[in-house]
Amino acid sequence: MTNIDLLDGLNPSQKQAVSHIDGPLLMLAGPGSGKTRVVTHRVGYMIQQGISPTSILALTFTNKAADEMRSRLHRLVGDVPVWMGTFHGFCVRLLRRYARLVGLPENFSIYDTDDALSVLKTALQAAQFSLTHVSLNTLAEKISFYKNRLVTPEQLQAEALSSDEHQISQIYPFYQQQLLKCGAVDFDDLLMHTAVMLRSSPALQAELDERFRYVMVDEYQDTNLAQYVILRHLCVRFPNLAATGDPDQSIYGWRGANLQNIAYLERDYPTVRIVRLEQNYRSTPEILAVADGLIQNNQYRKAKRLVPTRVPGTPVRLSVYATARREAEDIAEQIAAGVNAGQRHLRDYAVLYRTNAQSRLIEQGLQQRHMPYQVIGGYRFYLRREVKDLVAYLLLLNNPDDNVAFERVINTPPRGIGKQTLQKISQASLAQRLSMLAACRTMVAEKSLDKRALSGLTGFLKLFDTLSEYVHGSLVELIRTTIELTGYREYLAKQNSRDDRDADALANLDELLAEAADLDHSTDDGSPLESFLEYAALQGDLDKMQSDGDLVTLMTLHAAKGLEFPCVYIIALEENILPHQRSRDEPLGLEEERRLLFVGLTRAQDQLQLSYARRRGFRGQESPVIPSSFLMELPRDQMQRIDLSESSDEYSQDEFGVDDYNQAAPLWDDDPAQTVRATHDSHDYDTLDDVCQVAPDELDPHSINSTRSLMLASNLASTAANSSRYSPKLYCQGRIVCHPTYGSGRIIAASGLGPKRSVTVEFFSDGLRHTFRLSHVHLNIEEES
DNA sequence: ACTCGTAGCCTTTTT
DNA sequence: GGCTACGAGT
Repeated sequence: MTNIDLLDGLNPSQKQAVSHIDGPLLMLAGPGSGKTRVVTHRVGYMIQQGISPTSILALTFTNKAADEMRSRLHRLVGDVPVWMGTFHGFCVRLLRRYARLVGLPENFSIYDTDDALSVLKTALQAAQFSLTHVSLNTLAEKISFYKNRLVTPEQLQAEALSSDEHQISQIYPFYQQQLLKCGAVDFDDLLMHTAVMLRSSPALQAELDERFRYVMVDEYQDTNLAQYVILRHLCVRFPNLAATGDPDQSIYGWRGANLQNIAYLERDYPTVRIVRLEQNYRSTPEILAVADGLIQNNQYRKAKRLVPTRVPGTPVRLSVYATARREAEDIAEQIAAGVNAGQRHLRDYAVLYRTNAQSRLIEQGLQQRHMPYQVIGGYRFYLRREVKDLVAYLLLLNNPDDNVAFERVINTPPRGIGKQTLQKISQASLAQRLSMLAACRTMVAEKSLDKRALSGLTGFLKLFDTLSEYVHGSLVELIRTTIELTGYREYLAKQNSRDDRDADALANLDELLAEAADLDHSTDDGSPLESFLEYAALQGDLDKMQSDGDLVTLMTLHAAKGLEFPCVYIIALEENILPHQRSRDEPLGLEEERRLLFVGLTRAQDQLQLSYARRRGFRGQESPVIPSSFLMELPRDQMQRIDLSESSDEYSQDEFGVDDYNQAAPLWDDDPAQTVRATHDSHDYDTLDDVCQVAPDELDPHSINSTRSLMLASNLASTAANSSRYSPKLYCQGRIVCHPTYGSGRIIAASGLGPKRSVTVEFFSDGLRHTFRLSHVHLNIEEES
């Protein structure tokens, strides 16, 4: 690496940023400005200059960003021991070592949002707080808000001024106390405890300041006050703080992200060098013009340029559809056409939306055409019930004070311990100031319970003690033993025999074991159990995204930040969706929504389509929509508008008032002959199977495990679906099927995957519709004449 | 104590 | 439209 000139091939501002090593630095990096390149080159350059890699700390917002940075740096200069990770991960490591400074045990548990909610519930009881005027979620959000602002329970109690603050101050201390009792932290605590620790312990602050002489932060615009305080304390004697950010891409205000942090940086580090990266290497000028036109509408914004460097391409398109279903179908068809024409791969395409729920229709559209895809985000693996149950056993083994884990596992699988017994345990634990597990032990010793509960508890304690012996061994061994001794597999089978997520749940257990095996083998420092628990708590599905497979990518606009794709679709540009309804409550909400769309627009390299539907279903009810007000802010004269909604009824509203853009415009791809293929006849897509390398129908379900690491859970589902008698290919819209009692009919709707797949059939005999789960009813396919 | 049914919430976005 | 949490019934 010593001979590479890391300044080579950079533009002047990039060079400035890379070669600025000592002293504070703020990089205002627009989208597609080669920011990651600059950051990695900078680290490489620092190492070349003789700076020790272990004195460099690079913090990111997501695991995905950290991984990306790590692999780019690896390619550039090989393996170097630079600390790269998320804020939360960094805080966990610090807190594990210095936990006692903030009154935590070293083996503290990390609670996700669900766990935190159940802690809040117990806290409400302890505080005798009645939930008449606020919802649990609202309370949780408000507590989170204060934590992000570094307001401790004590401070809030002392300073509560408004009635709102007063209300929270009645519950927040109880919540925090409950967490401490469990030896647990929530996500916000990771930051808050660390910040408080650094602030109150000058010795530790000085030590870490010295240890991490060079600190870098990515996505600085998304940091909150707690994060700023952490950074500030790491950069006092050695103020070598390099922050990268783009105020126009700040989209986490709802999580306490504070754009003010940029101002704080300038205030606290007056000598800060500010470098602007404005050249855009990603997108065509057409795309940038639209993005720029939009973001200009933000009032609270520092003027910033988007300077195109690419040659002109195709215009940005705005498509209008009659319904959301048509929108999904047309997008799937367009992608199919692009792939069929040999111009594109499936991996070149991304469909972006505002809320996770909106992936469903797109998924259906792609499924009907047998096109593989990956959905990023949504339900996370570690949030699935069976996974959480097992992780709870591990949490309790690691931290016997963890009452949330205790309550989760004490009667899972059922062992005769019900509400009554649980209440007694809880009372005893409260009275004797013991953890619930410890309280159990005394109760069993005193035999102060009825026979059934007593035998159940005795069994549980014995189980726990047996499992405890495995804690320091291999993870796989521990998890496998837990599954065996609890009879969890049998429990699942019994649970699901009538429900039918059987296969899914069992597959998840295997997935869990596989992940454990990975961790067993990559034995880094510390106990494998704790690394696993940390991994389970802080790893999102986002990180599993694969960029090497050939798949269409579906994700939210938030998840798309930092990524780029040749072809991007942004759907549902409709009022109350984008901008989202709830953004109206916040005074700056609309501006953040606009930035969110800006992020989406600037993901596209070559082609970009925005769309809305005149009618869209919401909670089962389809109704007319109002086009997004953002559409009116775009430079329409430079865009191509295509109206594919055949009839405009009196409900439909046009985003431009008058329908004068309604000319029949050509589609994206230059060769019109190619686009003609995108018809509604689904038989055309059978040829796609070769192109897309869909798993064949007869795929052996057992082979799924071997390719496990390459596939997302969602993908597993669709592969499994193809492999079974629930194949979406067989049971799709339009098929004629025969039901044992109702006779013949046509499938008019289908949804779900695998054993969950259900179809709605309209029967020829009486015209009535019935919905079936394919796992319950066998429907014979009839050939159409 | 466990099972089944349904009412009500939900859906912003993530560590 | 789907999940979940709670309540009534066994």
